[in-house]
Amino acid sequence: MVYAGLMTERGYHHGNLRVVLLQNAEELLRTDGADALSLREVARRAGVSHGAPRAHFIDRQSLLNALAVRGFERLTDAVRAALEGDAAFEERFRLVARAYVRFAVDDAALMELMFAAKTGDTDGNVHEAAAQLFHTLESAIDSGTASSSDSRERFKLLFAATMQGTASLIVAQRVTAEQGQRIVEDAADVLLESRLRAQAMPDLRIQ
Amino acid sequence: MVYAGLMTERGYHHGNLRVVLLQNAEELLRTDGADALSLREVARRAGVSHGAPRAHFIDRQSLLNALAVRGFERLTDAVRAALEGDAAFEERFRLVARAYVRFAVDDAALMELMFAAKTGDTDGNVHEAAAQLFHTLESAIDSGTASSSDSRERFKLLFAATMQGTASLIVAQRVTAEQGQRIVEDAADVLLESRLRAQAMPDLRIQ
DNA sequence: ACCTGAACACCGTTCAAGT
DNA sequence: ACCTGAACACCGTTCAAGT
Repeated sequence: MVYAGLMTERGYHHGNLRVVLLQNAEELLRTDGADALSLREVARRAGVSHGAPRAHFIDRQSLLNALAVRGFERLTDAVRAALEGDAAFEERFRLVARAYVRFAVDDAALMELMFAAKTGDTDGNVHEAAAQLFHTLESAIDSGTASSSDSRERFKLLFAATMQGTASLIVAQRVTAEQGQRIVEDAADVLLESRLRAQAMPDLRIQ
Repeated sequence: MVYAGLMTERGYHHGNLRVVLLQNAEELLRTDGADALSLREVARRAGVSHGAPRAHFIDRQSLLNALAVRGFERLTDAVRAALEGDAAFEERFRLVARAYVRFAVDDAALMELMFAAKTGDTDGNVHEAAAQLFHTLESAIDSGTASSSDSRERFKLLFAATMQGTASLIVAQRVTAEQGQRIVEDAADVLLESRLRAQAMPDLRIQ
């Protein structure tokens, strides 16, 4: 049913196998976690032999990297969606923060994969997808007029770190979901009222 | 029958194997990463058969959990060390923040293991070791006089999240070490100057 | 009590062979 | 160009047997 449109009568995927593999891998990641995500199981679910994925992913890490890229793209989209509309800066800022943390909660295993240490070195695509996310976060801050690009960069990084940490604590189940929600709001408060924020966006009056 | 012969002649560990396995595992984790950490390799390095670890760790996850517990204990010690001495609150706060992030940088793979999503449910020991860390962080904040325990709890969680996020970005190599250092300082500034901090510790004058 | 070593199922990876 | 299936090395886990 999943592959209905992708298959021909012979059951071959004709170039769509890559997409099918990724979908199955994402599903497997969500339901059973990263440890259960084996190339052979993904191939099995796609109805192909265990050697078939090799034409699309040279090894397991390559598949994981592709998943991370998709994750960053989806998170970037979620942040972008939060930025749409004509809400004031402060409100948009909070919407972005909530979207970020919500993504981490809904897709904990994927989020963990995206920020796993090893993906960094190997694959340039992962790095670029992550850069895209950071760039979008930056545009969430670029609503005021020009200012020191240094303090703006620092504010952006601190914002990312704070959201990332909140997400991490929730994902690692070190805090409850309710506590997580409150951390997001407190974090937004603290960041918005900070001197660093005022320095980065001097034209914006908060509160 | 006596087992004296086993203990003396042939290099048996007679009760120390558990410790030796943990040391080898920690070393392996640091040098080659979590993926390379197999029970069989750890056993090999300890000079025992691949079945030997079973007497001390029921499965691989159990060994990983034990590593996480040791990691939390070491991080707790590092935080405690930063709290010693008679520095003023603000300075101690910064020392703790730096110690936290330094630990994450020096032992990235271990840090990742400690905050991995899966360890949460399974092992109560990991949860308790993490709670000990949080408790120590709390005592870093308990220097002022009494106040709303609610705002103090919130400040503590936000502090933990911020440090955790900074560490996460560095470990995931999404920022450079220099950027990481600056995020820590900015984070400390922002937290210390925040109204939430003032609410949690009303008797403290910062700046 | 602690450890050995065979056994089993599962994996990642490689590669010649098929279509 | 894309996929199959055998082959190989490595693993986690189990367990009867040894000391």
